[in-house]
Parts: sequence; C-alpha cells; structure tokens
Amino acid sequence: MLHLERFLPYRLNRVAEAVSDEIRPIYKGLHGMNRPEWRVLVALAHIGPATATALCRHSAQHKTKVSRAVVALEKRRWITRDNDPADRRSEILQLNAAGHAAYRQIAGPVADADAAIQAKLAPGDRAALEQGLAALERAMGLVD
Amino acid sequence: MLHLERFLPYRLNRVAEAVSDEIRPIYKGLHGMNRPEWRVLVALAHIGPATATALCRHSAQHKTKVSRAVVALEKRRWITRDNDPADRRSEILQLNAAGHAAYRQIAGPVADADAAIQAKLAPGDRAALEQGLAALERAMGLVD
DNA sequence: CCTTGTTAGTTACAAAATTAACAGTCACGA
DNA sequence: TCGTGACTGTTAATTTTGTAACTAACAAGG
Repeated sequence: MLHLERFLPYRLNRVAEAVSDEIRPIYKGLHGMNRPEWRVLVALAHIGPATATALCRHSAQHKTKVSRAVVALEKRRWITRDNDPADRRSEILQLNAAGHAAYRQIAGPVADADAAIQAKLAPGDRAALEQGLAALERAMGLVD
Repeated sequence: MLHLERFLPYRLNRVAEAVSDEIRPIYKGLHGMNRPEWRVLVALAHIGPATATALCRHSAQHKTKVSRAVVALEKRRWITRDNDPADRRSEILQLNAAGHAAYRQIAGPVADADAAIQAKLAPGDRAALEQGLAALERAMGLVD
C-alpha cells in the first residue's frame, strides 16, 4: 500500500507549491509578473548577457516559456536584444538599467520571504533540509 | 544578490518536477491517467468511500481538479457514485473492483520507482531529507 | 416556516502550459 | 558546395489549469 505521507513526489510537489504561494505575491504584486518572467529576470540578472537557450538552461524552463517571457520583459522595456556575431540564429539578451532596477526592487523582498520561511525551521532541521535537498539534486542529475 | 542555487522555491520546484517526471510515465503509460486522476485514485484506495470534499483534502487538490478527475475515473468505470444519506448535496464515491485492480496494477511500479529514487541517496542523506522535509511541511502548515 | 449565510459540487470562461510545426541558420561529410 | 541533419527561436494548435459564477442543499436565528 502506497503511503501518500511518505511518497516523495507528492510531498515535494505539495511543499514546493506551498513555498511558491508565499513568494509569488511578491513579484506578481510588484509588477504583475508571472513565474516564467520572474525566473528569466533572475537568470539574466545573474548570468548577464545571454541567449535564449542559455536562459532555458539557467532558469530550468522550456524554450516556449522563455520565448514568451522574453517578449513580455521586452514590452516592459527591461531588456535589450542584440545580434549574436557568432550565430545569426540567436540574439544576445540583457537587462538594461530599468531591468536591473526592477530586479533589485523585487529581489530584496523575495530574499526576505525566503529567509523568513527558512527561519521557521530549527537550525538542525534547516541543515538537514539543505543536506537532503542537495543530495536529491545530485541524485536527479540536476547539478554537476 | 539572490542565489538561485540556494533559493528554496526554485530548488523545490525543480527537484519536485524531476521526481514527478520519473513517476508520471508509469500511471500515464499504464492507463493514460493524468496527475489529478492518479491522486484521486490513490486517495480513494486509501481512505475508501469518500465525498469529493474529502478527496480534495486528502489529495491536496482544488475541487475543480477533483471534480474533473472523478468524472474521468467514472468514464473508465473505476468508481461508483452513491447518495450520501447524511447530505443530499454530496455523493459517496468509491472504487469498484476494476478501480482497485487498476490501483494495484499502478501502485506497485510507482512504489518501486519511488524506492529507486530514494535508493540513490546515501542513508544519511535520505534521513536528512526526511527530517528536513518533515520540518518544512510542519513549518508550512501542511501537517498537524 | 422564512430569511440569511454557508457549503458541496459542477460548469463556463479565461489564463497558462504543453506539443507540434515551422523558418532560418549552422555544421559536417560526401 | 551541396545535401542532410541538427539547432535556435517563434508561432499555432491543443490540452490543462485556475477563477468565478452558479445550482442545490444545509443550518441557524428570528
């Protein structure tokens, strides 16, 4: 008999959803962004100028999501597109000043909310979560 | 600066998706079920006859998802609906023989896949994951 | 009994995700 | 240099999900 309470995908999905529910209102309330847009914004802020394919890898999203998110960010005038001299199929995307400003404005509260969630855990539990999560990421081939 | 690698919602979503990707082909391949249907099937197998509301609670899904999943399972002739003598708004749902058989057929491989994933973790990492996940579930108010 | 408010469940509509198809470009060997 | 196949990114079509409105039924107070 399958125990839902111990069933990994069920537990992970449920807890991931609960955590997302606390973060989403921040980037949604501040600029009406959805998750794909928020992730692309974060990815661009971190890795700087990048092609759409690189953003797919770094934001762990499908190319159609990234494509539409990039269009949306472009409409907000937060990113610029430039030709990629090395490959005419792709374009170099990067945040402009307004994009960086928007990122900074959102990243603070989001980081605070993340810290608040982790602060609810006892230090030992927090360390255990970190260890277990890191191990699972390795086991699923998501890192290294 | 927000570190994606340490950002809880991102990590949880990504790892939850990776784990789901290993489980989904089983219930999808065996009977073409989607996740809401699979969850309702599991819930019904566990708690026995139940109303849709009880299935919402136990499968952690919105009532529209449950409503549609129940219709789908009904079309497969896996569940029966009976009047609830205590409340004429609701109906008592339960698996019939075919439903139980389908559940058993799927639950085995699914449990195996879950075990296989956990087997990839070192015992200490597995224990850490369990501890951290349980703590997070409590912190998010998902249990107790 | 009648309100008034709440709950169970379905359905309709809108938003989002997945899939598939596509044009343009590249890389590499024949 | 000419295919052939693979890759980049967008768009279209289909499916899934989420939101809101709705019907029917309950519950409690007047």
